[in-house]
Amino acid sequence: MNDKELDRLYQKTKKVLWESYPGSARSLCALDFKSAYQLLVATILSAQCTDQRVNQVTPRLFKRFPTAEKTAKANIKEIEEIIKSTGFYHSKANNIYAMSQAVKKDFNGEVPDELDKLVKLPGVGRKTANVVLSVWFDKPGLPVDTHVLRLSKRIGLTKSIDPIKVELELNELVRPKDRGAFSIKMILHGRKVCSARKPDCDRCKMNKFCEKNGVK
DNA sequence: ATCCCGAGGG
DNA sequence: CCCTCTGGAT
Repeated sequence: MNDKELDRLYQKTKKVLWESYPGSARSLCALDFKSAYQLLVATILSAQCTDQRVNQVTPRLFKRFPTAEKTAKANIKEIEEIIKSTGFYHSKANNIYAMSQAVKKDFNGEVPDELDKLVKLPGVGRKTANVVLSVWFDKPGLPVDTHVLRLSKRIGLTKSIDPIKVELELNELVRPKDRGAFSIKMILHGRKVCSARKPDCDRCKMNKFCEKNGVK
């Protein structure tokens, strides 16, 4: 497929996504948060976990540790206990603690709004950094998670497996201002229709042009 | 058994 | 590239 065909495929995909899931990246984000810091923590917690479960533990977590400064003085065991049900709780607790200390020390307690600074924080990878950039700061950022990866491959927007490569390839197709919204709309479609185990191709509005239609 | 808005390390 | 970390839902 050449660049022109690929762009046409993207435009069709985009049309379905924007019609099916109207709204901004911010309005479509299901995580509960009141600050960049809280969004950062909620996104760290969302690894291999549903947003619903994250929202179940964050009220207690943010009441006890609302800011980087407060968390930097936390007892890691207490964080672990609160977030346990989100899974990977030991490493997540360590990361949230270390990240908070770094934010306090290196950024004066304020979560940075640049990708290269965000990814240097402990426990913050490209996906998490792009979520914070696009959802909180309204800056170009295209989070590539398991859903974006799976759908991009199925639809035919990429052949790569490496999420960073996929992110860079998608950046060529998606205009900067649409990147965050594109990602969250793909995620919603991945959850509701194009699920990992049993994709509902019959009900999918992309089934006319999706490369993997009917393949699974 | 397989998947959920991953990151870090080997 | 691979592996590990973890609990909950289906």
